[in-house]
Amino acid sequence: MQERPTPPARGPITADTLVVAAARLFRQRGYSATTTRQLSEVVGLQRASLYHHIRTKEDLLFEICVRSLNNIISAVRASVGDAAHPDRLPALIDTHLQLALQDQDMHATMLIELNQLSPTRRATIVAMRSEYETIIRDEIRAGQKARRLRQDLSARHLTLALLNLLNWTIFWYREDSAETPRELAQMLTTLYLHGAAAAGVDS
Amino acid sequence: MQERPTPPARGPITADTLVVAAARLFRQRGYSATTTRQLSEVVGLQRASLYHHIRTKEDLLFEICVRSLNNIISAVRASVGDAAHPDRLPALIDTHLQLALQDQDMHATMLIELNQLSPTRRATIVAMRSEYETIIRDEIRAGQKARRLRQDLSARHLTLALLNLLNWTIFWYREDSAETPRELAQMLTTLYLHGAAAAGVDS
DNA sequence: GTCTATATTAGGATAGAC
DNA sequence: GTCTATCCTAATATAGAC
Repeated sequence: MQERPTPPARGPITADTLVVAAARLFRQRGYSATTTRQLSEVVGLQRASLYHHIRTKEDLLFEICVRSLNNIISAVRASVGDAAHPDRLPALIDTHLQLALQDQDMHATMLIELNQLSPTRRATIVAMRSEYETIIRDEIRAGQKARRLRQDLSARHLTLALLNLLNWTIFWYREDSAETPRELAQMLTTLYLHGAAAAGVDS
Repeated sequence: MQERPTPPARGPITADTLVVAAARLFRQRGYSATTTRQLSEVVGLQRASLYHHIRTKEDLLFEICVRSLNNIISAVRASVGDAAHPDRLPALIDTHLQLALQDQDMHATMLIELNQLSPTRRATIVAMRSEYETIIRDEIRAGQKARRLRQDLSARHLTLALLNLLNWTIFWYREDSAETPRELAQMLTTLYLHGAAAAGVDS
C-alpha cells in the first residue's frame, strides 16, 4: 500500500546505517532541508523508529563531522609520519584526496554544514579542523625551513591555498570520471609545487 | 512593546533592501534555516509586509545568484578585454577577488545554496556558472597555445584548480585582516603561476 | 526494534483592513 | 506600503502498543 522507493534491506539497521544515509541526503539536499521523513524512507523505517537509533537529527550531522575529520586526521598523520621529508607534502596531498573522495558525502557535509551545529558542538568541530590545519601548516613550515618551499609567501597563506585546492575538489570530482584519485593527487601536487606557468616563463 | 533588535531605517525599503539583508542571513545561517521571521526582523517589517516586495523566499535566493554571477562575469570580461595578453590572467584573478570579496555574502550564498533552487532556476544558474568557467578556460587555453602556460596539464584541470583557489578564499578572508584584496590577488597569482616550491627546487 | 498515532511548534504564504 | 489575523502544511520528536 505504501510507496517504498527501493528499500535497502542491507542487513540490520544500526546508527551507522543512518549516518551513512544521512550523509548522502545532507550532501544532496542540505542538512536543514533534509527531513526525517526522507531519511526514514531511504533506510526503510517509519519516522518514529529512527529515534531508537539516534537522539536528534543534529546528532547525525555531528557524527558525520567528527567521523570525517577523525578519519582524515589519523590517515594524514600516518602517511606524513611514514614518508621521508621531501615526499611528505606529496604524501599528504595524496592521502587527503584519497580520504576526501572516499567519504565524499561526509566531507562535503562537514565542510558546508558545520555552522548548523549548536555552538558547543560547532566549537568541537572547529577545533578539530584547526588541528588538521596545524598538521598541514607544520609540514609547510618545515618545508620552508629546509628551503624546499618558498619563503616569500607566509605559511598561513600557503596552507589556506593548499586547503582551497584540496577541499573543494570534491565538489567537481565525479566517480565515473576517467581519472583516479591518485592521478588527481599527482596533478594537484605538480600544480601546487610548480605552478601553471610553462617552465622557464617569467611573468 | 516588540523587541526590535537594531531596526535599520536606512531609507525606504525596496526589493533590493531585502536581497542584501537576505544574502547576509543566508550566508550566516544557510538558506533553508533562514526564516521569513528573521528576515522581517532584520529589515524592520512584519512578515506579511515582505510579500509586497517579493513573491517567495526562493526569489531572493535566485536574485542573489543571478546578481553575483552577472556582476563577476561582466567585470571579468571587461578587465580581461582591457589587458594585454600576458597580463590577462593576473587581471582576471585580481578582478575575481575584488568582486567576490566585495559581495562576500552573495557569492558565498551562490556557491553554497545553488541546489536549493527549483530545477528550472538551478539550470539557469548552472548555465551562468559554466559561462563564467568558459571565460576562464578560454583564457587558460590561449595561455597554453602561446606557451606561457604548461601544456602537460589539461585546460579543464587548470581551470578547476584556479576556481578552487579563487572561489573558496571568501570563506576564510576577513575584512578586518591586514591584507587587501589586491595583495591577496598578487599572492594567489604568484602561487598559481609559479607554485609553492622554492625557486630551483625540483621534487 | 519497529510500529501507529499524535503532540507541539513553526514554517511560508495569503486575506483584507488601514 | 504596512499592518493584524490566520490558513495550511509540515517539521521534529514523543507515547505507548506489539
